[in-house]
Amino acid sequence: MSENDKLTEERIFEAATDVFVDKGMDGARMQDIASHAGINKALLHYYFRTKDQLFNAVFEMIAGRMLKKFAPVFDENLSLEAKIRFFFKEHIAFLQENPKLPGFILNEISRNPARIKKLLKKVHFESLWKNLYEQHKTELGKYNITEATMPQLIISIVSLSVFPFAARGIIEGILEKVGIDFDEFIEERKNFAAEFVIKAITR
Amino acid sequence: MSENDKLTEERIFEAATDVFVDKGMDGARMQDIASHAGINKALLHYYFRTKDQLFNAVFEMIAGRMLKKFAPVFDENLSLEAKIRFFFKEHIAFLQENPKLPGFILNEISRNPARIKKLLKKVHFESLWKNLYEQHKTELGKYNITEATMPQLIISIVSLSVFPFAARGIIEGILEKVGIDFDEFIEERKNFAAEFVIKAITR
DNA sequence: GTCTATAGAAGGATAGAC
DNA sequence: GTCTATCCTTCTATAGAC
Repeated sequence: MSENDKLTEERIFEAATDVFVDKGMDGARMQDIASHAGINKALLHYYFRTKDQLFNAVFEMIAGRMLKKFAPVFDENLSLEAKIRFFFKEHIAFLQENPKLPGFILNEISRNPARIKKLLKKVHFESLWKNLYEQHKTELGKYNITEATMPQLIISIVSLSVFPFAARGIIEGILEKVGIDFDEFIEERKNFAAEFVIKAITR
Repeated sequence: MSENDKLTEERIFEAATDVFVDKGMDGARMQDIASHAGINKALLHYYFRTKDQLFNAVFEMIAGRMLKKFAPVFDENLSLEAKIRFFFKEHIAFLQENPKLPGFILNEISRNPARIKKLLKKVHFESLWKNLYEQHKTELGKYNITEATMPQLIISIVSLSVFPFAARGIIEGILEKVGIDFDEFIEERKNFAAEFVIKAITR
């Protein structure tokens, strides 16, 4: 199926996704989106009425996709260590495919925190980490991880995976001075982060 | 010294800092900055010519302040463990005072990676972590941290400190559902993150 | 140095023909 | 459904009086 065969609405949506992710809500221009989609501004408004509605459609799709990437990993029937390795491998691989998503989502949410609330209703993080805790209670208990520190642990894990992408501009600049390629660094990170966390919580 | 006694240029600069950090370069409005400073738009242009120049002045000041917060900690004459504890205590305390800086800097750099290069020239990260490695070679060597993995380690440490602030909107939303206050969470984090890293690299 | 007024450009959104 | 033309608002930036 060629670009031209796609439904116009779909083409607009994809163009809008590209431009919004690249420039952010404030920096994006309707003309730019129209050009990317190969149509004119009027047609954007015909399909999505306002810039705000178009942005919301794009944002909900992206944030939903991002959030859904977290949960399933923890449902696998694996040991705690294997889950951690699996998470970093899978999640970083996803971010390698979508390196701009973290910065985009983080920024848009900080500019408008209300956006996240609707989305969070659908994802149940409490039960996610409550389940994780219950399943590995004995292992975790041995190493002083309690249910109360689960949020700290989960957010630490996510930090290690997401932050390098959100801070890519800075990290790339620093690594460049030492002759390390960002992509290499990320590839290494899948293992480094997993072993780092495993050592931190199981020894 | 009252607000009115301050030099106009300084008042403009402070107002611009507030507005830019809050809204970002694209979202900030010259009129908004003028109002915050208690003057009119024309005077902004008189002092800083263009929005771009005003933004650059603000950005360099902020990013410089942020970067400088990293290095000195590692110069202290302390054991490796003590340095790590000291870093998280000091750095998170700084971010508690300036919670919006991470999101602002991360976003503006990703929109314009060239901005960082000028700044990075002044800070020598390689020598920073090379020194750190040399000083604690024996301790680190015992636990499989080599000079080659120092970047992974340093960036992991920074992630654990900075990410919760950059992702505040999301984290606050999640913690809210479990009845945890963000400020409490951050206060706890000074210790949690330090012990987490220490366990990861010394056992 | 500081102000008011306004130029000039760009952006979002709509009207109306096809 | 798609286009051209255009309206209206907002924004950066400048001119010019004081």
